[in-house]
Amino acid sequence: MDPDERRQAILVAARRVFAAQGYHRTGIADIVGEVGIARGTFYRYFESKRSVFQEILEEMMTEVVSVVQPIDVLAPIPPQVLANLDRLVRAITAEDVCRVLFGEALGIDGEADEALRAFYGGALARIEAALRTGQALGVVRPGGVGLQARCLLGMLKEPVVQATLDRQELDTEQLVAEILQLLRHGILEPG
Amino acid sequence: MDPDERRQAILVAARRVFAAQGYHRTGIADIVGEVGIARGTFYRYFESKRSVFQEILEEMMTEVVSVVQPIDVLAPIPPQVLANLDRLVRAITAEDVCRVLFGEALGIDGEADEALRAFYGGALARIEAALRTGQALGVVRPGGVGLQARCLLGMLKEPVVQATLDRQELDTEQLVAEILQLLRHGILEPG
Amino acid sequence: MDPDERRQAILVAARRVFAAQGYHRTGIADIVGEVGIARGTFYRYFESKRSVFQEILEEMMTEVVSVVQPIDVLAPIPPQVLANLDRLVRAITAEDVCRVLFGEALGIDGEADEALRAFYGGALARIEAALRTGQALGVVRPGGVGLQARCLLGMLKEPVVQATLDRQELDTEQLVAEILQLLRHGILEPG
Amino acid sequence: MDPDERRQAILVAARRVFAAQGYHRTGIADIVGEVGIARGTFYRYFESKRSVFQEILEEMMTEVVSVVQPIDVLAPIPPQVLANLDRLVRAITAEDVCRVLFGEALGIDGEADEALRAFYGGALARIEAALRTGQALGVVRPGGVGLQARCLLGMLKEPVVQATLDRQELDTEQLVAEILQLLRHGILEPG
DNA sequence: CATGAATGAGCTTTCATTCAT
DNA sequence: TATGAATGAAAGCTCATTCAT
Repeated sequence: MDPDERRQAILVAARRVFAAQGYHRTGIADIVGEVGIARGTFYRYFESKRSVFQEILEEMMTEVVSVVQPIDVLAPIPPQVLANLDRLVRAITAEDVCRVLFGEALGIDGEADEALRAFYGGALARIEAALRTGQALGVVRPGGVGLQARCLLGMLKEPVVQATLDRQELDTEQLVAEILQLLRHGILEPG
Repeated sequence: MDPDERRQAILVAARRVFAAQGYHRTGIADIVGEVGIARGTFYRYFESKRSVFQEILEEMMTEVVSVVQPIDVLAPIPPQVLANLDRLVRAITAEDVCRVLFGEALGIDGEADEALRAFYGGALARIEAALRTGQALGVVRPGGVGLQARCLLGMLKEPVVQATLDRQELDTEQLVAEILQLLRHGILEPG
Repeated sequence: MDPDERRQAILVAARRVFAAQGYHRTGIADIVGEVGIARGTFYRYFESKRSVFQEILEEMMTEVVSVVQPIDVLAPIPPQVLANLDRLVRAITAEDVCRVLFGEALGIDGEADEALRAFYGGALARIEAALRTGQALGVVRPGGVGLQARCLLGMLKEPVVQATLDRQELDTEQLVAEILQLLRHGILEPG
Repeated sequence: MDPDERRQAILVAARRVFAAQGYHRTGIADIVGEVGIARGTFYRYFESKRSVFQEILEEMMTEVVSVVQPIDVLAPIPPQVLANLDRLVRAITAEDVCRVLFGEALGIDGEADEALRAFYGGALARIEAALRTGQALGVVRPGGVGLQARCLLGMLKEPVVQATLDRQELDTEQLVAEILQLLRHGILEPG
């Protein structure tokens, strides 16, 4: 079997078990059992349990980040934002992404925390930049973009996390609609 | 030393260590070292490592839940909501609460997961009820309260989580102000 | 409470629990719980768990040994032997004696083994002496008294041990009758 | 090293240590030290300390039971019985069998007790059956076979147990001869 | 390169004993 | 003297990692 394929197979299997059982409840035995290789073979492709996890983590981060397309300011903006939101929700709704990235990753160790920090840092920076651009264009209310971005991130993440926790299906379109509504008008009636 | 005090001391120490190192990287040795007692003493007060954690978890949940006061519909509502928001943010901003409740608790085992589910379930139910009341009173826009509640929860939680991750101070008042602003008007300018 | 009484109470309770649960499955907690005293009090009366057990062991040995009356060679011998046998069987049939002395004592440690060795040594020596006397009087067949004595001990002990193992009542008189029959005629028909 | 061999090696070593020190004073460390393997290796071959012991126990029971050959009623019976007795004594004279099976096994836990009960039950049932057959053939005196069997078992077991306790050699042939003598004529002179 | 048996540090938990009150 | 909370050595067991085949 081709080394790259095998490596990939391990990655896929590990991702599946990590998502299903969590990092700590997953043993190397579970992973190699899932791929159908021997324990030793695993260590020819990865340095440690920790390191496969790191790779999966980064893979997931990349997947999530990659769906966000830069806004073309010359084209109509709302549909672009909407499409980005939609892709983003779909990306993090993937069950394993949500469970691993949002549920398991934090607290493994300093390195994972750092990776997460970087991930969120990047994401927030992009949202903040977008908001600042929006403010410059007069389509976003003025205000501290830091908190705005974090709130926005929360609106996006939390419904997905909750759906995963409750093992319920999430209607992506409805969520995006709700978020947009919130962004446009808030929740409270004027007055 | 008074048994209740000692029990409390262990609880406090364990909470500190769990918050600092996470559940899995914390050994009984760390806890008893922190309190300054012998290993055996720990087991006079708690059945297991798992059970102290559960107790801390529930303690934290209670702390968080307890700060939310029921709304008196005969008194002016906005300041009451605002006060609740403010207390809530302060409660979850406590560093250990955030780290343990939002970071570590998920994935320990089925029981902890279940406790979390119940916690979030209760919180969401309360938010949903409040939203429904608001809708009946005409102060909240109509819409699916389920998603609204989850988004609201996210706006609240995420900035706190991010601040903890980045080890940055969070300006509670500013956050509450931002959330209110968001609830009232959204982020986007009309048109 | 009178110290001697208390000491006795502990001894009695310990004997009960040791018999019920065995040495290793019995904790100091069980003993003090049974007497209704505090853990520390136990250690004012006995040096260790081990030492109460030793004392109980020796108590039981003494009980068993004491029922055997020396044979008065001037009086008719058979009824004296029979009475001794009868008392002996009754003594070791006491449930706790059988369980502790024959079941638990062996293998605790060198000291207990030594005590048992001494006990059996004394018992066997007495049986051997009796057999030798019998041989001299022409009422016991000649032969190596060592093995004879051990076989005799076995005939006595084993039915009792088995009855205890099976939690069945043992008919003492019937056993004594059977042993006598065996001693007199064996089991096999002549020829 | 061949897995079966290694498993066997552990079994042998454990048997040695259990016989030498008893179940409770034996730690996994003693066993693995004796075999020259690491702690973890032990657990690749056995589930627990308890389970090796159980296996050894059953092994010993099988060893003992297996030496008894069914009597061929068409051939001369006495030599067959004698041969069985002889093999039986040799089997239980093995130092470790005697110490573990007769000394340590009782009182470990319910499962071991049950195994012992079954072992003795089976042995007694066979002896009783033999006695009944003997009675039918007129070579065994009539009487309750239950007690007869238990006494017989005791005659066999006790001399062996005592020899082990005293760390003395036992002359198997002499013991068998003595038992036969006892079975044939008893100990007492007629009259 | 693949294997999987072997490794051993490290974990949680128990319980006989001590000792301040 | 009685107490029972505190002690801590030691136990059984797990599992990520190594390495001879």
